[in-house]
Amino acid sequence: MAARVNEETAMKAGGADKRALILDAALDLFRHYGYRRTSMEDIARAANVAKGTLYIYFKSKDELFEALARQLAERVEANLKSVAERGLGTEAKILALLDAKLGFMYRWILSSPHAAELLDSKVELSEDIFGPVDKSFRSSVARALKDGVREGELDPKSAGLSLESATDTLIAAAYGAESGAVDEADFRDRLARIVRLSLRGLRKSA
Amino acid sequence: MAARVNEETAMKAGGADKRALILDAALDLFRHYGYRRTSMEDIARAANVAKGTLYIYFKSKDELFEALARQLAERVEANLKSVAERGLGTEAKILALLDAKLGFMYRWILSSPHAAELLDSKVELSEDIFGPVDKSFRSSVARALKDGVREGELDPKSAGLSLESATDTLIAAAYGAESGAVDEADFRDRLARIVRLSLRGLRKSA
Amino acid sequence: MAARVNEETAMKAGGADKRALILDAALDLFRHYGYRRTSMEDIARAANVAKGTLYIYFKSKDELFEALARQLAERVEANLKSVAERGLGTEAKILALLDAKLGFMYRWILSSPHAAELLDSKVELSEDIFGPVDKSFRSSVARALKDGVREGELDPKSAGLSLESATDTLIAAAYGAESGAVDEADFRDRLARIVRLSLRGLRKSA
Amino acid sequence: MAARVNEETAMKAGGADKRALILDAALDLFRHYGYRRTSMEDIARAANVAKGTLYIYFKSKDELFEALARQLAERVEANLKSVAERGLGTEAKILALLDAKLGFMYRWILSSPHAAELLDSKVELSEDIFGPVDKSFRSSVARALKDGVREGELDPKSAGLSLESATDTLIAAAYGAESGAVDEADFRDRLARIVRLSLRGLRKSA
DNA sequence: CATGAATGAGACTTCATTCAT
DNA sequence: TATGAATGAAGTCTCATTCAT
Repeated sequence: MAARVNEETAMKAGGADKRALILDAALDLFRHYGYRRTSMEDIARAANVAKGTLYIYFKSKDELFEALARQLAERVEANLKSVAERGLGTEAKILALLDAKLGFMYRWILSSPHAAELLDSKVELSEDIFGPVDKSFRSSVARALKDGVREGELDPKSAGLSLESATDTLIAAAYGAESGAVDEADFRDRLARIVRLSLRGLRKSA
Repeated sequence: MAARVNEETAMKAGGADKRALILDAALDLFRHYGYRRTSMEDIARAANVAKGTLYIYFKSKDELFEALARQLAERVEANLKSVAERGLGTEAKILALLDAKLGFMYRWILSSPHAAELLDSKVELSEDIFGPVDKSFRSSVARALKDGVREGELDPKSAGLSLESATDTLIAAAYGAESGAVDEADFRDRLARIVRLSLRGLRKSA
Repeated sequence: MAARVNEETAMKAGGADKRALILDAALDLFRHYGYRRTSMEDIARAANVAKGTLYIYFKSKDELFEALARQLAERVEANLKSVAERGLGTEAKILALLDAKLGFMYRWILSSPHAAELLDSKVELSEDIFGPVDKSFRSSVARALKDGVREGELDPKSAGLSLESATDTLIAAAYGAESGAVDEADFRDRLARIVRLSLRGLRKSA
Repeated sequence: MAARVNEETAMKAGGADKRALILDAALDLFRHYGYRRTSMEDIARAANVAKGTLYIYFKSKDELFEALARQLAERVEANLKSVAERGLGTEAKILALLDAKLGFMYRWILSSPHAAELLDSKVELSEDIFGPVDKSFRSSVARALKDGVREGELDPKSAGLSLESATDTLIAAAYGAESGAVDEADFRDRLARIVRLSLRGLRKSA
């Protein structure tokens, strides 16, 4: 009976958005085993569908991956917008922006033992998909820094950096938070410390 | 007879360190095409040996890669030692240490379009090989920071960080220099700016 | 209700002879792309029906092809009958008979770049379906030759052939008209020349 | 013992010209089952090699087929040359030329139940490979007819045909010999009769 | 040691056919 | 009847690894 209900639930879910089911299964496997070591057969099995079914929803393995990347990019974009809308102080806003992008990616991809390969798999592809997100991300951070300067809190010049340069340096440093993080909490700690240190470096000198 | 001499010459030139020849060819190909897209056939051709010969020097493709990693680790280790021996000021020494590790890796691996995959290929493996190097690298940086504190130049406490924590944060931030670097010069610029900014953040507050 | 009416209209228009629609679409695709390169999906799309619908009218792809062949055979049979009924001279009648069979097939199949594969697809099948047609075709040609002999126009004996043998030889030679024809006009020219030459060869020697 | 010898023989043969072994096996299978119904696995099994071995000698299934076609074309070309060198009378020479091309192809390909598909498989390809052969074949036949005219034996004009046209018609008619032939002897009979009839049609009228 | 032909598991993809709706 | 999502067998091709010479 319960089984019957479950079956029906599965059926309803499977019929409607089997696509999402496949993407979930694929992300999971890609994260655990990497792109190339995950076969379409594996994905099909994990998603409880036949191999051929994958090709109804995605033209090829590459396109499946692309769809995954696109999904990720969309969520990051949404996160960034939501952060921008909240009224936050300079450091808090910058931290939130960095977390909106890096933290999200960390949770989805980077925490995987095969993150590197995933990101590497299709560099050109990633450029297309993540390029726009990166652009809007960078301009959000730049705006936040500018606000900090306007409010007299920050002064890149005294550190010998232009606003542009300061933005890039801050973002670059933040990327480092992923380097040796063991879990998400660790990642957040690292990110927070890097931001604190960097912003401290950007403060007006006495 | 003449043939015999030629053979011996060949042996001395290529036979003795054919291993090195193979490693060179492999690194080159891995950097250009990635681990999985480089076949043993490719490596053999590039090293001017037969496919079977590769298996005389390396038990498998994975072991060949491991040997490459080990070679890299040894050179980084040597670099670090040489930096420690030079008498440098705090910021200069820290920058030199970071460059000794990150810069060297950048030149060898990260500048490749397939860096990610290379590093990913064998994470566990990397742990074994790069773990010791990382440890000595970290302690070198920590010592340099400690020196800076002793000389009154730096004060992690005023940034709310312990010496340990400051070391980790600095290193993490430095890793970010690789994130979007387009070439080695760009990488060095990024690294220098990150270090400057971070050390500025670690200065004694007025 | 209105929907109901529409449905019925659709049924009258497409439902009644959806079978014919499918056959038309299939022949078109087979001619252009060949049997194996035409998928059931392609046929369904071209016929504006769902894939499953094909299997309501035809048990399998092979049976669909068989139905096509049967249709073709019926039309050839009809053509032959109509030629026999017309009162034509020997050469004209023979040419008309050959055109009724070969010309018709040329227009339908052989002019396709994938004729060979189509004819090959089911040789055994073709035997069943085209066997009777071939038989009646051959006897029509034989009768025409016989008439020519009776009228003193032809004399297979002087060419060293029996009537039977002459019939077979003539038909075989005519088949050659298809060999390198580039279009229907070319085919007809070839056929006419072959017939003229062959009948000339069957004339009474002086 | 005998087995042992056979094995060694096989080994010697296999090492030297496994390529030929594969081609033989492939031709055999293609003739019996057609191009598309013959899998690379089938060919490998028939040639007693592993699947991968096929790809050492041929880049793809298509290239394997192309090699087969090329081999065939070469042999036909050689046959034509050998016929031209023999001093034969008009009819005998023409028959020999037609047999050198059509007969040879018949033995190799056309006698197969899947001849049509084989020839169809790669029409463009065949054009490249058989085009030159066809050209030299046609010019040989044309020359033979011309000789017949010079010797006063033939007179295409009286049949309303130019030499060119007569050549094409003769060749086309000859192609028809393949149409319903059941075996090689039958094919030769048909060809002989078609040639006799056609040449009779080209004779000088009294 | 060196060679390179041979192997065969395994990857991606297609498509005729089925079946619940 | 009609639909079209789902199936899964089968096909082509790659490549790390072995082994007889």
